[in-house]
Amino acid sequence: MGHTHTSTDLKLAKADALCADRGLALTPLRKRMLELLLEAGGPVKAYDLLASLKPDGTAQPPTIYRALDFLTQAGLAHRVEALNAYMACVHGHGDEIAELFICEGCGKVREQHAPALPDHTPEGFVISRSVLEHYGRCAECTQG
Amino acid sequence: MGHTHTSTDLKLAKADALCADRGLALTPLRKRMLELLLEAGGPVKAYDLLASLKPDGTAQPPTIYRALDFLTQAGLAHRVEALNAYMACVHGHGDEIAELFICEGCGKVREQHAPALPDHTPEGFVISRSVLEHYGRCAECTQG
DNA sequence: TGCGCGATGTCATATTATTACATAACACTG
DNA sequence: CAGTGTTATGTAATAATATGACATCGCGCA
Repeated sequence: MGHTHTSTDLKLAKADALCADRGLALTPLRKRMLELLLEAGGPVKAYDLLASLKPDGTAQPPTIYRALDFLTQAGLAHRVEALNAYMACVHGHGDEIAELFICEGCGKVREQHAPALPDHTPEGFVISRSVLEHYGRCAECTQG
Repeated sequence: MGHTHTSTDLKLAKADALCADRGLALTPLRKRMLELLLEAGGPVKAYDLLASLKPDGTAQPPTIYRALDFLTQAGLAHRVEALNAYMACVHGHGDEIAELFICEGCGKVREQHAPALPDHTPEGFVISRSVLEHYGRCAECTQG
């Protein structure tokens, strides 16, 4: 063991660095939340996170919602709108936007980058945030 | 008067026709819900619809959620995921997908069609539903 | 030390949505 | 017409998701 966490640890270290760079405080709580998201490896519901955080049930909703706000603002996590769920963001988007392909069979999410400007943005419309989510079945889950 | 409703009436008639074509039952309740959405002219919250439907407060949530399910399935309405809201669909999409540009200033939504297949769909991924929502400010609301 | 400020803890409540079961409406079959 | 299946609607309860408001803590700094 130790091995199973290597990739998570790596990503946490990257997150640390990114926050340091930008003057953001990746506090123990926030880091722990990110760790939970990374370990899950996919979308997680807020209240499930809450339960993981304090299995005894003593943690309150604002605790996670605040941490999730921070992580999403910092670009370290995404909210999956149509699932009411949250997932760690592995990429670190620059000016680009996350485009999610969510398999309804296995639950796995593939994340890609989309260009910041869609093809047919209305004249004069200034985009501040985009939600791009595709639901369906991945290659493995379409067999049969 | 009479005039203000013409466009709504027209769209309701179109919806009638579309449902008839496809063997779907656009019942009075469902039609009324669509009418409310059309009159709103933009995204509406489920519980606001509920209140409009029966201002005396006697309508129960399942009433609207069922009607909204029907309308969205029939392609007569969209759910705006990141707003938890619903809006009438004016287009009638064929194989194409709705792409929404939502102004956070005035609340107006511009609906366009996007191609059914995004540029970089993962190999073998079969899309059944896409959520494409862009938040920002429309031309009018960026002045000043 | 004392103050300011961001982060967290805690309680209460708001908002959004579903489950489960009862009733009604209506078509079909015998 | 009675009986039966099917779809739509009514109704009560509750689940799931999210926010507001205020207290407290910890830490940097005047």
